[in-house]
Amino acid sequence: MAFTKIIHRISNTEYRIPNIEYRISNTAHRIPNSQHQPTRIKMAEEKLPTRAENFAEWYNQLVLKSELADYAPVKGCMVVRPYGWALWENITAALDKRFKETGHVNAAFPMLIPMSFFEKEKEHVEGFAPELAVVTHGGGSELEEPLAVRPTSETIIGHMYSKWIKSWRDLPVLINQWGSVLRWEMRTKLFLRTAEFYWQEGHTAHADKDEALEEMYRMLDVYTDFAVNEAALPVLKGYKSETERFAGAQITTSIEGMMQDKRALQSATSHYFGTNFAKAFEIQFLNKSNALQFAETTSWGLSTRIVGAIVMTHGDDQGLVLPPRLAPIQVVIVPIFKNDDEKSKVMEVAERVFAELKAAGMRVKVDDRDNVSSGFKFNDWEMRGVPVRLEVGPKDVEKGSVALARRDKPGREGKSFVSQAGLASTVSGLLVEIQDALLKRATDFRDANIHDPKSYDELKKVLENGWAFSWWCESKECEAKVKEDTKATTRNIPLDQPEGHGTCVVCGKPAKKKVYFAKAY
RNA sequence: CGGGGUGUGGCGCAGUUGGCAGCGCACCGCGUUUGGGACGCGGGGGUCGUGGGUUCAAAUCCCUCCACCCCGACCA
Repeated sequence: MAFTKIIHRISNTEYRIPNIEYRISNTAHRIPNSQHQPTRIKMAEEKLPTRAENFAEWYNQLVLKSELADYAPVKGCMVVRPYGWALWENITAALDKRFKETGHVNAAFPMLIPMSFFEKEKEHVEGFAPELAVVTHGGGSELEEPLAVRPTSETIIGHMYSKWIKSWRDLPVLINQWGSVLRWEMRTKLFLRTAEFYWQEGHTAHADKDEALEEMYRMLDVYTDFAVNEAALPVLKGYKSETERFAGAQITTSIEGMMQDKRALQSATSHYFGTNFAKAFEIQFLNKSNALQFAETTSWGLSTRIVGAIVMTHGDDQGLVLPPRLAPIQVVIVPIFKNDDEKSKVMEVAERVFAELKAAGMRVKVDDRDNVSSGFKFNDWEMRGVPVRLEVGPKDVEKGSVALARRDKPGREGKSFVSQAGLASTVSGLLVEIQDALLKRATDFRDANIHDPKSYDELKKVLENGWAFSWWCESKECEAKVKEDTKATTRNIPLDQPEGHGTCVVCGKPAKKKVYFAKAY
């Protein structure tokens, strides 16, 4: 990228900032006595490639055109745009509520970590060394000790916990942090893998193993509950294999989702560290018997990657399809008119409907742009995944009706005409229906694409276009062979296993556990 | 780091005997439009990735460097 081009890009960005007026109606459709301009939204142009044509390109263009995110001038970094951030805020709100309900508190730890901290836990340093970004200079001179930009915070938090934890009375410590981390990545993709990403990382310390394990499972359940009930993502929870485990963990659990291209996406993780980090950072306390003891620690995280999961699970060839519970805008009202006379009548109804839905707690927006046609607006809001579109035209004013279009069923099938009377309950009912329909559709798709191959040859065939749920002897050799032959990896081993045992689909030896194999992001 | 490719207005591109740098979209203004991606007229915007060379003359020919994209080894 030439220097002049960068300048252009930067200055263009600056130029457009005042023009981007993204607002959700929770803040109000019109703010009286404020000097804000009429709502202006950058238009989503052109059509997307279809998912069948080119899934990767469909995803890239969709994320850009729906204005979830844009590329930053630094390779591998993304800018989360207001619409994408509004979605993320709804995600964080739903999770944060659950964290608080399970007894956690939020705090903030520094972004810069002394390099020496990473060397204290052997596996941790081996796992993260290749992805570290390191600060070597500050204030114009070279630093005595280089500082790593955090790729995750186990080390710095371990250091602080050793200062804070002295007695069994100090435990448990249940802290969560919302922030971003940086991992140097070779190949990046918006939301799914960027150098810097936003996330939440919980770090807890406990007096004994059972309590720490309970915490790990509890948070995995929190993620599952969030994914299923808020994001409508039918995730599968289980244990990671030794090779797929977090660097430094004794047990790693995850939730895994199936995208529409049938690749797996790890959507959140929850780890049990035993006393690994406690020993590395000397997190010790006096127990009730006055004996010095190492604490048991856990960590668990969910990142902006979940936005990618939502896009790739629910999106269609028209654009995003957002689950109503997380959608920044749940209902968009499109007024339709030919002249000023019609406009005033239509707008009166539109504003009244807006107020009713808003009062009923829905996130609503009136699209009163007058420089684009209504047909354009339909496509535009479909691109952005708004669950319900409500059209108000002159005919509706006469008949006391509105047109309702549900995003999960494009075209005529999803469109109906309903009375203005009782509209708030009609629409809120429809939002619930859409939420349920998205979960059901994704669950059916997932179940239809998980297979149970009877032989290794069949396994290889199945993994070309789906997942396998197979008996596995848990050896690294068999896992590596599958990866070598098919590029698929073990995703996780379900917590709840079927009865009995079988034979490993790879080597034929006795196997106690069934595992999901899939190609993963 | 290996293999392949591309650099020309914001985006996508055209530009061969070397001779005034163009088109579509987007953007700005005015008017007509608006129930599934409207149209007309008028505008603004580019040291052709960088540095050098050849030439009366370079986006175009030669060399240097740089950046980005795609494919392989690491990863929430």
